Amino acid sequence: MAQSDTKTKIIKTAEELFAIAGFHHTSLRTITAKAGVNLAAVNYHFGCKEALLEAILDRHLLPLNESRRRRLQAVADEVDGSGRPPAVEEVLRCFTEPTLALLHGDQAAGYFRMLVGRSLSDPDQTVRQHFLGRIRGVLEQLLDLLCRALPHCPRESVAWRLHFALGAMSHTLIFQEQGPLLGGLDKSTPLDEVIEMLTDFIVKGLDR
Amino acid sequence: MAQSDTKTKIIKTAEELFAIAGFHHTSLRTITAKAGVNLAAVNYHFGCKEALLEAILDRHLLPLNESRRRRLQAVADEVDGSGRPPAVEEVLRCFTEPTLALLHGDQAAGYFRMLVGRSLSDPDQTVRQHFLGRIRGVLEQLLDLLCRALPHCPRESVAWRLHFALGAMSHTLIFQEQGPLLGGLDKSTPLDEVIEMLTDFIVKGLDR
DNA sequence: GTCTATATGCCGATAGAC
DNA sequence: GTCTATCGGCATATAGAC
Repeated sequence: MAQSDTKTKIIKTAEELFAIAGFHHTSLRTITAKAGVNLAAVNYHFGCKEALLEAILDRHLLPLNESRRRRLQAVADEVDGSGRPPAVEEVLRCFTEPTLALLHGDQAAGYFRMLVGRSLSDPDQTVRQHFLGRIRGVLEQLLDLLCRALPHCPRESVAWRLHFALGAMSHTLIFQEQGPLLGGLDKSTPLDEVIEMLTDFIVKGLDR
Repeated sequence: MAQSDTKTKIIKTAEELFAIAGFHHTSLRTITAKAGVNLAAVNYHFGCKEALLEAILDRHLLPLNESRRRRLQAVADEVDGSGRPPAVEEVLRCFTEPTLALLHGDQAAGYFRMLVGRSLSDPDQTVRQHFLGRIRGVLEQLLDLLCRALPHCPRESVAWRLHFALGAMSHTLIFQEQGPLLGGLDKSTPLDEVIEMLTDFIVKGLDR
């Protein structure tokens, strides 16, 4: 199919460029040139630049969030049954591990992970909204379950800690495929190990 | 002085707009219109848009980093004298508390703090470089001292934890004067309290 | 020093031939 | 479905009058 081929090439190329340089800093001309398709093809297949971003976000974020939602629900059900609060780490992994699964599923998923980190802190509100609108539900679900893991801790405090944790995650995703900030950092550390260290860091911060 | 007045108005206005909407998403036309000065004044006083950003960064970052550097050095000297490793929290506060002092010194400093957070994760590499080039030295100094506070922990691990911590800080600064991500978050929480919670979160993550 | 007017270029989006 | 050509807009930067 010639249509799907062009459409896919545009999506994959845009995913990479948006992730590296950001949405506004990447022009349709750059995307189509690199993808080897015609400039007008973007508007033909997607309507406008913003709709292209939405298509990219949907492609991975919908299944990712569905997976997160299922795992969070499973833990919630378990808690309802046993009456015992879950461990913070168990709850957190419901959210983070599906991202890791994404790593092994698709070769180019690294760019998407960068894009996720970027979207969360994008200077443009519109870009943030497109992303947040697709993830807010899961975040609330995560917060609810974290509160049950920390029953002695006021919801307000848990929310702030989760806020800090999201910052650490976002930052890590952004700089994973890119130059590190600090001299001592080994860029070649496998993502699995980085996420283990990150999880450890966050669990310690969330707990107690 | 008519010159300084115009120059200052441009800097203050640009600081606010860059912080809220990002460097590339803010045009010189928007800045000069809001500042009530002529469009050409920017190029007259600063040369180009990028030099304006550098002037803004320098204005607060130079004294801020000097203050951080002095405090870090004081702790390092103390450790050299006593031979006892410093506490992680003590080291961290050398870095964060000068930012807090900045809060009380200047009315419009809130925008600068947002800009700091934004600069660290800006999609454009040039913007990041301008910022990182001004802070890299202090970060290395901070990392060195953290390693002395965690003598049993390999430098590589400390560096990663500091990396995560910077993400949490950056994220917090960005969203402080802006809508929060989570429903449960109270936007009106005073910055002092937020920073205390953030410090607590980070110290727990860095420690052990 | 400050203004108006403009040079020059890239952007997203579209019209219309094939 | 894919192309070329182009529109209209906004960007940075500057030239030159006052």
